[in-house]
Amino acid sequence: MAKAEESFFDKVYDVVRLIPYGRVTSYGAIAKFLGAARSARMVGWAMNAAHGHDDVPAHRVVNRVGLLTGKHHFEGTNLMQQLLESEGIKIKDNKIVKFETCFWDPAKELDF
DNA sequence: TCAGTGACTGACC
DNA sequence: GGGTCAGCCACTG
Repeated sequence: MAKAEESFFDKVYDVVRLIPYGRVTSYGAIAKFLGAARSARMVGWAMNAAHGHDDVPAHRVVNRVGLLTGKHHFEGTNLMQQLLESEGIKIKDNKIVKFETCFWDPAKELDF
């Protein structure tokens, strides 16, 4: 039902939806943006629940080194990689090429 | 209620 | 320079 405050998960989804095309971010960046940098695991856990949200591009969320740690949770073996490559992001050895260039920091881009 | 798990990160050795 | 350990919070059994 309608809640006055959004849950931690909903906040994560909101940030993930704000990720622009061809960009990626890290769990820690989202966690830090939400004020819970030490709860990066919660972001990953939220992504697990994000499967029920088609509007949440969870494939744009990777770990701090640009490694597709969550690809194993996607259907298929390289669905996550294909989705990223479809956006112009190159993947090599399950890792994002030029991750620093494609990296999108919500706390920075949103100038919070 | 307690304990285990998890798509991470930072610090320590 | 690379591997290991602990912390963090939420959900499930």
